[in-house]
Amino acid sequence: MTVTSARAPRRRDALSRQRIVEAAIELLDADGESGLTVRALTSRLSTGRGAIYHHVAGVDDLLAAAADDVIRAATERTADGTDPTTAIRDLSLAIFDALDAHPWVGTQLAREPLQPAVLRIWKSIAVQLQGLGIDGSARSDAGAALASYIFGSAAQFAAGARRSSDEAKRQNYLDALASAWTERDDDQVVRDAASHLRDHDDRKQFMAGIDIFLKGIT
Amino acid sequence: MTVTSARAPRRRDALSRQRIVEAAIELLDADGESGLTVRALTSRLSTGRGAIYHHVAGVDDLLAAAADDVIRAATERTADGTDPTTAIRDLSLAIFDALDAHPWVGTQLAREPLQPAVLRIWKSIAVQLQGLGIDGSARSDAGAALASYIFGSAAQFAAGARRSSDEAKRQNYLDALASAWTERDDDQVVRDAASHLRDHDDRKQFMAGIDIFLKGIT
DNA sequence: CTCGCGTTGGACCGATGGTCCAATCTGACG
DNA sequence: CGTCAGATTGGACCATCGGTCCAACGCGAG
Repeated sequence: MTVTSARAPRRRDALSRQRIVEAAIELLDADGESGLTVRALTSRLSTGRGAIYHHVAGVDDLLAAAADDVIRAATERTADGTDPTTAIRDLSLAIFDALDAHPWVGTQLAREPLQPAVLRIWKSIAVQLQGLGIDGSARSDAGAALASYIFGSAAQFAAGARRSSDEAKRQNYLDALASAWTERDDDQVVRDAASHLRDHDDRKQFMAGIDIFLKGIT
Repeated sequence: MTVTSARAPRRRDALSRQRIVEAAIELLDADGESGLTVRALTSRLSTGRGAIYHHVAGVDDLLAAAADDVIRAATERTADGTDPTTAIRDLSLAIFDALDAHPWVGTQLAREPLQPAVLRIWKSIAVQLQGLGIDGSARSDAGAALASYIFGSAAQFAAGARRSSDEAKRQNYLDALASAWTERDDDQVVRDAASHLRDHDDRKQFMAGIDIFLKGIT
């Protein structure tokens, strides 16, 4: 038997799925994936756990919804009217920047193909490929390839961005990565790759990949 | 105060990092990522938690080591002597098959660029690109692109393979995915993609992507 | 005014990863 | 052959997590 004395008064500003998703994004941006816990949410929204589960299926659902929010914002920015190739490059850049600002999205995208954020990216790409006159299974192959490339890059860059709040830390991270690699395998090829790692630019490299792809489908 | 009565006798067959990694792979293959818990390991190896932490830094370390084990086996199979293009295709296929057999590796690869398995893949690609006469930053761009594509595909296909122990389940999954997509966004482009989803072949699609990249590189 | 039902708060449960330390064994050395 | 220090092992312990459950609450329809 539990004696509940003086229960806290009911909140006046109604909870909603959207409010919860926004709070989740703030938590994720602040502390990364591990920062999103139902407990942290209850504290930030000053409510109880039941209230949250009433609006949201669980943590996985919430992560997917948060990622979708970010990706929606990124893909909506794309201007139409431009030619498909530039549109694809713009779209890719917009996604890259969104992932750079919210590193946890990268990891999340690579985890579950059923989620809305993935569909959103898929569709934006497919529309442009259609504009390029690519159809049938060629379109689905090209779309899948481009999407996979974006997801893979996302996950890799995310790990870097997570650690690079400022430029000095970023350099430290790249140096550590480079020496970890050469230390583990001191091959000429590895040393070569490591040396390029030190002064490489994620954004440029990402776009170089997009261009390779675009060249491959035309 | 703890009264320890009749402690279990010490094991005769020594524990080792390798033995633990092997047990971890078995657990992962059987129950997926969530199946790998320190407790499950202690039970399977009939030991205590301390013994495991003595050989292994933690669950993350173990996951990375397990993935490296699988990737090592896959990349070692690659025959040399063939021309770089076929070598890249062979290598990609070997990795794909390994991921198909151990779906959890796909998710793991997309999570952390410092891990040995990633370096291994990177290096195998870089060696072949060198053979193609690609050097300098072009090589690092191409290598990064190809590796990212592989990681992204890995994660996406992994989610499918996880659910497709047999062909019927696999079809169910694809159907569910297709209708989830069209239900959420009934656009012509989406319907089109969904229809190709139903009878698509992961392996073929993956190789189609590799070929697009190869074409873009040369 | 009242009363049903959509909300809400929080106690509770089982499980996890990691730490810690005492008990145990092994092999080197006297 | 004895002994003892260091490597190895077992498991109690802790904080924390996701998810379930239910009693209390109050808004709005009647």
